[in-house]
Amino acid sequence: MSGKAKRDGVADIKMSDIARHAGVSPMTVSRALRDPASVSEKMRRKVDAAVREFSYLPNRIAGSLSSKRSNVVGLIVPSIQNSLYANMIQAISDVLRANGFHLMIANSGHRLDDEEALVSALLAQRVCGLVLHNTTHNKRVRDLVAKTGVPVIETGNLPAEPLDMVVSYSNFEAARAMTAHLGRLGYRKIGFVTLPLRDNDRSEERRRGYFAALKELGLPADPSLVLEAPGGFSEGADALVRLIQTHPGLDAGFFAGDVLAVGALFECQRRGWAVPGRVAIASFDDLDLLRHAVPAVTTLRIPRHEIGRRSAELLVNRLLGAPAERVRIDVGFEIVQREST
Amino acid sequence: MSGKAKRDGVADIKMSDIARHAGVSPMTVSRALRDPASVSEKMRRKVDAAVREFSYLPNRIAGSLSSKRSNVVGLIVPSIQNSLYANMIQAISDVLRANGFHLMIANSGHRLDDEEALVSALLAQRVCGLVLHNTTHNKRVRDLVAKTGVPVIETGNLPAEPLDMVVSYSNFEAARAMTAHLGRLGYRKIGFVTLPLRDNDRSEERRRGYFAALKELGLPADPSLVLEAPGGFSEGADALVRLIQTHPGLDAGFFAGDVLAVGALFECQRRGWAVPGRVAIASFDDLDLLRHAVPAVTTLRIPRHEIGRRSAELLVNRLLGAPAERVRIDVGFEIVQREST
DNA sequence: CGTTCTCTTGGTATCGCTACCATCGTATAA
DNA sequence: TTATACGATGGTAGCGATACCAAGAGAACG
Repeated sequence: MSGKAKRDGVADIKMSDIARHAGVSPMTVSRALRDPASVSEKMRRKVDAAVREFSYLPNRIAGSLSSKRSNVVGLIVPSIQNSLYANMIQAISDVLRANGFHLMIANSGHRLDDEEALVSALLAQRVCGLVLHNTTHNKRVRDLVAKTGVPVIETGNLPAEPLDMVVSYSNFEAARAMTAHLGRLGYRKIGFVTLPLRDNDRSEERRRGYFAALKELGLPADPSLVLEAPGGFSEGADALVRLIQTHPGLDAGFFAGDVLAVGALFECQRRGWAVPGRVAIASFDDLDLLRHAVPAVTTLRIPRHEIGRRSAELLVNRLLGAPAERVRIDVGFEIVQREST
Repeated sequence: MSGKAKRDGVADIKMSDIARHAGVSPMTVSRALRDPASVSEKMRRKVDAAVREFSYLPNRIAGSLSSKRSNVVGLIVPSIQNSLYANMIQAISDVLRANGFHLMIANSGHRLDDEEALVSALLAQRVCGLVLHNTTHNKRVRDLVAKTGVPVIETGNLPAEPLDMVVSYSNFEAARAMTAHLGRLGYRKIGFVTLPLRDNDRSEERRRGYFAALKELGLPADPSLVLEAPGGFSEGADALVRLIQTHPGLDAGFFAGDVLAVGALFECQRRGWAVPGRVAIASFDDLDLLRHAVPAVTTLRIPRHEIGRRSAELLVNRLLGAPAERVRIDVGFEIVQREST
């Protein structure tokens, strides 16, 4: 653990030095810095002058220890390398920063044990709040969260038993709605391509939604119409080709994740399959790319940015004194019908 | 600043409690946790038992204050919402984590003053190292870095006067190489679309590279062939259309940034312009998307992941005791010739 | 058998800041 | 004018760990 990350004393000025040079007490410096209104104009000037003279940077580590208060929020996402999360992270980061908080980011790689290790590590750093893009957790994670009482936001799905606060949409409802939408448009043989289901309640929910819609549409639930694929362009392309080989009558493909749909679309362009003439393509998540592709791709708009913003806002409110109550925000979703279906 | 992020004493166990329950001294607990080999088997067992019994999480804030050592690295990127940075962040995060460090991320939005505020804030948090995706800085940033002596990695460009360590490629050389490549392929009227030049040495360098190559090719340097556009699909599309309107003879477009090329490619698909028949398209940065688009897009492969990895490795080595020497790593780039040119 | 050395263990003094309470001066009320 | 209150300042004691040094227990040595 940890290295010899020594920040040696080069010009290591502390508050008492500033106090001495300003001719005031350390407490006055502390106050002048944290709550300027609480000291007199005269004192403030003296302190400010000394602070500037030495470019003094208060040591927040010491501050946090002393006040038992931290201004760092921990965030765990399954993968940083994904523009969906990036949208959310940006929003979180912006809100936190506007309120004087910082963000510590880690990625779990979709592994629950890694999530546990990261939660422990972040709690050891005494983060003042956590955002988890995941709603199924280890027992130890649940225990730690309960025991420490850190405010937590869960995101990415609407769990039955949240740890604390939740901001998300329903993967089940979203997938069901899109499948139903395809049915309404007249498609009858709808393939479903999902991200890996293992340890991923979100994928699982989406698949359930797909089947639920088929049932409502009175269409047969054929498991061979469902393919599991890691995210990626090639994987989407492969999946579509395989589906069409096994089901020549396939008239639509619903790609529930990560650029799979675009991969499939490109494959159609390469093979000269008309979209939606030969096969319709629908996607999940409103990547910019989908709107600009030719043809533009029908998709589900998930308000990722809003999820991030509201998560951070809830957290900040709680940290600023709002009562600790379980909050469950469903930000919903929206079907965006475009040219590909 | 900072909120009432009080982590109240709920089950707040400290090292001395563990020590008491284990029947050893606090120092022994500390040692057993940080360097198990330094205590006897018997002690280690007692400590481990007590630690597990109470699910004790050492307080790293206190540890950092006491040891004057931190295990958090700060990272400032222009924007989190960009898969290029995401690749790098992922790599940094992985390397750091493998070595017991954590990552604090902030985004400057390409504003130097924001960068300054963030550097100050991160240094106040006493990060043990900094990674800046930017090579032009405020005076205050330069002063702070010099004064505190934090190890710093700069990335995104190869500056003439680095703050400390640099891991990057040359934007100038990359843009020049691609322009020369287009010339070699026989294109004679090459448009250049760049990201905003303001406060962005990277864009500036790329433009210089473009002009340098034109000169070498013996082609006229026509400023009206250069367009500035914020990143984005539509912006790329617009830029191409404008270029072709003003220069009907345009035979190639070099899009030096962020999905601009793909936007242009889609526009060609919409308008039925053959690529590269009517106009060739070249891009900067090897997004996955470019490889899978139809036609696949010629581009510059910048090893973003490697940049992140090596940055983090350099930082970790330094933190683990490597001598503080200026390092300048040019990771290079590669031209990837595909169907679009 | 005493001495020296090594290996473990423990005590104590910080680390740099903030909470809390005491103090002092002055404004307000009586 | 004296009593009361309030706002501004300062002193002191931690926050929870680690650094550093001292001390005790064996092992190895002559």
